[in-house]
Amino acid sequence: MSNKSYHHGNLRNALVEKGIELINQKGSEQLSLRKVSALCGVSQTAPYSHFQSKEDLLEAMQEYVIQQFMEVLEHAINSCPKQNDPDVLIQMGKNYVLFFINHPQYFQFLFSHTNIEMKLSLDADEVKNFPPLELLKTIVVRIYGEAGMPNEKMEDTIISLWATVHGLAAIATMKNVHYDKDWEMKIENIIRNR
Amino acid sequence: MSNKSYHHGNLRNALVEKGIELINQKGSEQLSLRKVSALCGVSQTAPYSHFQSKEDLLEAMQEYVIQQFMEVLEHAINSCPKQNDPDVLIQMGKNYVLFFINHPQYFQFLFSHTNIEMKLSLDADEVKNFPPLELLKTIVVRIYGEAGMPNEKMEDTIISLWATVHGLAAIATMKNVHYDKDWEMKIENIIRNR
DNA sequence: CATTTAATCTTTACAGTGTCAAGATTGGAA
DNA sequence: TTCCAATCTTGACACTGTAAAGATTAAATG
Repeated sequence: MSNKSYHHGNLRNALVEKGIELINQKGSEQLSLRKVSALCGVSQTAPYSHFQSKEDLLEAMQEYVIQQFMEVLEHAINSCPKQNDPDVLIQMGKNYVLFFINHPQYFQFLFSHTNIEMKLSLDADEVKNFPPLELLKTIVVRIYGEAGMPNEKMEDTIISLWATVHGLAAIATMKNVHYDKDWEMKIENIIRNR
Repeated sequence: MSNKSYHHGNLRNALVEKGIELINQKGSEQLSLRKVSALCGVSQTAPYSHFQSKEDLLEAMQEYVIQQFMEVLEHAINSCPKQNDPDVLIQMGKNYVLFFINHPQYFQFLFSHTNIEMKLSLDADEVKNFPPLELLKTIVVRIYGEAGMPNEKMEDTIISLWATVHGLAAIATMKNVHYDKDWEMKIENIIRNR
């Protein structure tokens, strides 16, 4: 609690937040345990009381970022007047891409060290999954499942949409990408005409 | 030339090739200058006679991989009976994804450290570009340009196709992705119905 | 052929990294 | 009040990229 005590009091959260700050500023390659420790005013090995490795801290940071990501996606969904309209998917996809355009460092960070289990098929939830993908599956089933679309076709829809927006995010966050038109409308058109 | 001489004789190429071997086996995060040097039977700092930094070696390795990549793409194109048929794009896209499925470590390696300049718009070639994207642009112009499609629509086609196949490659090369169906046909369907 | 030169490689060294082992501090339970 | 378990520090180790200085040798020069 106090500023100069031996015990930090909230180190676990501080490490996660300062780590994310560092990534936003310098990129994920510049992140080191010792830098994050220094930012928290704590010794090099202090993180090992809360995380058993650097990888472990990175996973906690990823969960934090994914939570922000999920809020953006859910906000896009909830802003749609009709919840079972295909336009929900468009808005969701648009915000998928915009999230990474607004936080360019997050894309590399999330999808390079990630060990998150991914199960593309709709059945079999025994695997701990990537929450945004889970959400996408839910929405697709909500929109097309009740309309009688067969599972296999829904799976294709999921992968197709996911691949498009994920690819757009990858391209948009590449270093030195020059694209001078207004992205937002362009993205929407591409997703819509997918 | 000789095996035990002070001078290696072909160190530059050896570093590139052993480095790529290392990436294929252990992944790009496990690559270090010292390991590559050891694999070439040479001291830690020997690479600095041929590359001015680790990043510089990585760029040379990337060029090497991109060359292999280009051969796969060009082979797909040349295998098509009609060169101005839209099916050329489908085959090219399919091989784009399959290349990274066959070399899972290459995706992270190529697109995480890369500093390659990317210019999405069709005009203005003043920027040194990403060769596969250049090729895609050429093919799209060949197929649709002569048919009178406006530039802006061609650009949308390029980004849309690129995003789809790039996203598919990203997803397919994620760790722990479980997808038990036959990818090859699925990929083709998704690209075709894009 | 002899000699110089420039390219190539080695040795040594240093700061930065993740992480282990041992010990210091301290808040809260007994 | 005492004790303990959680938390943090100090010190050390192997590994990393790379700078500086010197050794070796292929190739150019005379």
